Amino acid sequence: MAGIASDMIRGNTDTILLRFLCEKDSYGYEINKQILELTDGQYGLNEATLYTTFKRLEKNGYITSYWGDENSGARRRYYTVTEAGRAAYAENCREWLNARTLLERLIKDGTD
Amino acid sequence: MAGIASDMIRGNTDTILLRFLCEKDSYGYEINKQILELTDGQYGLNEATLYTTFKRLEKNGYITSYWGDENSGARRRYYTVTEAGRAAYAENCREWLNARTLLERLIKDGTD
DNA sequence: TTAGATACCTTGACAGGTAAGGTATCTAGG
DNA sequence: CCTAGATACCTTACCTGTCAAGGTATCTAA
Repeated sequence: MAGIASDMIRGNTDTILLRFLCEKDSYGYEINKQILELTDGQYGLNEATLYTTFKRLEKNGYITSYWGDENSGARRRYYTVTEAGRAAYAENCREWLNARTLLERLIKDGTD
Repeated sequence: MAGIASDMIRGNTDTILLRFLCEKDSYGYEINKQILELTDGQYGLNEATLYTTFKRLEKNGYITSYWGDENSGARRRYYTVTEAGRAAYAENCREWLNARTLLERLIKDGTD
């Protein structure tokens, strides 16, 4: 089986992370758990992908980060979406809708 | 601007080419023109992508190829989809529908 | 004290896509 | 005749995002 839908979701990981951060500040592990819940365990980000994506988003000015002040448990790095990040999220959503339309035309539907 | 939807379509190029070949034998240039028509010029495969994809499909046993016998104009390499190719197309379509559902949940809709 | 969960991070490799180059044939215009 | 443009195919070197595999550290429960 290997990577269910992984190559099809590529190019949307930024958008997915931004989506959750648009709702509230969060950290990697939590977001990934939410992704797993929303997809009934069908999809989750590889940790390496998760953290490189955060890095990329931060480098692009779409998010900022700070260390949480947990007094118990493992330390957490929280992320906050910026205004540029919200704009990028909206733009990515538009692009996704467009890509979806195009793919629907191109792929047709070969399911029986 | 650069690549509109290019990274979102990655992982679907095989499926797109198979779709056209499921309808009839065809060759690279023609398929790419059909893609451009269907998308109102919004999307077309890079030539390098086009031909490496054909190679991959042939290596995987999803298509076979033969030289057309044009008596005028540039030579054309035609491709034929195999039974395995049709099965792969159907399976890819199912995966696409699934990925689309997951993405719809994950991305929500941040368009205004 | 040990196992498991939480939580983060880095490295090296890989696959698919792309830019930029190339070849060859035919047609239309000057 | 020559040139420009369309048709049609191909290769190379590079870039990017993903992933497997490793690592660190803390807390909780058995």
